[in-house]
Amino acid sequence: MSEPQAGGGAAGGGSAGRHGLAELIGERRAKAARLAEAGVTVPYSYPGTQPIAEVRAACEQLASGQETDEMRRISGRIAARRGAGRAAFIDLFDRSGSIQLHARLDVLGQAVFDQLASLDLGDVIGVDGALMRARNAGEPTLRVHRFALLAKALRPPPDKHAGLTDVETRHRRRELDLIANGEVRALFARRAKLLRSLRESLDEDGFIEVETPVLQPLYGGALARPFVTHHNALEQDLYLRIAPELYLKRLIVGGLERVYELGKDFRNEGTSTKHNPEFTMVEWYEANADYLDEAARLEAMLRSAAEAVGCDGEADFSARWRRVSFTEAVREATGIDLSQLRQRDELAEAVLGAGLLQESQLTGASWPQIADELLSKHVEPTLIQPTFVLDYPIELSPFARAHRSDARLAERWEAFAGGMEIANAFSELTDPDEQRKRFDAQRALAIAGAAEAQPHDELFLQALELGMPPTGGVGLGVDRLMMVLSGASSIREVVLFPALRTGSGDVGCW
RNA sequence: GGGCCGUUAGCUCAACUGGCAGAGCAGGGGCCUCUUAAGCCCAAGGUUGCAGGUUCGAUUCCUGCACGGCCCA
Repeated sequence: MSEPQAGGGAAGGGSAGRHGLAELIGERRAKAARLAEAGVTVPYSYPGTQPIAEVRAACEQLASGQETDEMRRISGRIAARRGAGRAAFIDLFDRSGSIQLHARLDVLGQAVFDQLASLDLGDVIGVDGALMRARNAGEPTLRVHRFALLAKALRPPPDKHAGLTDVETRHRRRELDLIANGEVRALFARRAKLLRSLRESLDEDGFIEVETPVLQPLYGGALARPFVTHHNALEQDLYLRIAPELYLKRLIVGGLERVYELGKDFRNEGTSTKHNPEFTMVEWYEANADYLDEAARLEAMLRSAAEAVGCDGEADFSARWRRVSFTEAVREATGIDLSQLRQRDELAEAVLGAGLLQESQLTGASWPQIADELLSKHVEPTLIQPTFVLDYPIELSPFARAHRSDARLAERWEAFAGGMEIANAFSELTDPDEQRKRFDAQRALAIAGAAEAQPHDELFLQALELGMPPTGGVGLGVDRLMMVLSGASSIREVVLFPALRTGSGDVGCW
């Protein structure tokens, strides 16, 4: 039994039956060897390159057919090649764009021309060349005078025209996706701009960026199941955080006044087009502010963010957001008046009678859970334009302060756009005695079998007992926001390496 | 967890009701000094996701499995 499976796996299996690919790789290795024999070696650095888009713009200043001796240096990957006897055209792209190269025998000499002509699609090269525009269509072009091999591609790139479309391969092998699909490169550049815009908004308003533990002895701050891991030296289990909330509030107690953290949270749940088990959140907490102050702040932040990165989706972040109460939102969408149906059973009966939820969705569900289910099933998908839904049932909000005018409600809003929840905020609960009661209530839920209940956090309670000023806090889902801004229909399109089940080892044949 | 759909050459896709598995691109050999999804000629490239079953014969029909997509829970 200890003997490894003979022959079955890695050694023979991967290449057997793939003679097509093996031949392609063989050809490329042979060409690499020929270049090496000719003295073409990969340099350790290649200084002085310019973004291709800039060089292209410089070419566009020229007249069609005009040639110059103005030299520029670029580097990039070969996307296409068109031979024409003793001349050739090569399309080269970098992150900024693409440009056509013109290789000519009379400029390069036979040896270098042959080397250039032997390059494959996918090879990375650097070029010193002169600005020009082609004669017939005026295509911006760099006339090659020298080139350097920066990387030989031993494997063929995806199809130059059709690209790479298989969703699974695109996500498992994101580097191929980035090589083949320029719009994917652009999307992740936009995502970087979004992160920068969010940080800038908070920095400008006096927030400081902090980092709190990802590995936590106790998880909290959200209703979710955690990932568990183990610290060997401490001989202790640790959790990957589901939210940084409780640590950030301790920093408010400590007097940092305005703090934010931008990073990953981890929730041990199923995946979907809207859920990745690790996701990027920005959370901020602000002393002496309430949830309405935070609504105004989010609205302004996302107006700036949408300006900075553009918005392809349907949502319009330049207009003032709609604000609607939880009760009113549910009444509009379903006709159910939560303020009249205060008993769990009468609500369940009304919901069932109207065919809004199925019986299986109601069994074991409390009044607030039914109300929440109505919101997520019947309201959330309709909220395409940015909307604040305010004043949630307090039972759903163990860290939110009770509403100043209705004790059954919490001062909490959730922000929706593109038919999804993108943010969640409270007037934070700062009263340690009340917080202790909320933990006790959560403990009762946990005993009753709720896997997502909040564990009791004594250190957090002791922090509150030191005195915490009124505080507004917000958590904003960056991946979801990026989906809305880019019009993406799946979170996997806006996460570079989304979580996928491990494949058999040769998925995608690459 | 359930339902539906998908998986064919390196990439993108065909293959009618079960009857020799094809094309474009890429790669190989030629021709071409303004092409741009370059063009023309020639040759090559396959364990049809995996494992079974039905059949004279399976890419096609059936069962199971793997992975993915969409919808539902």
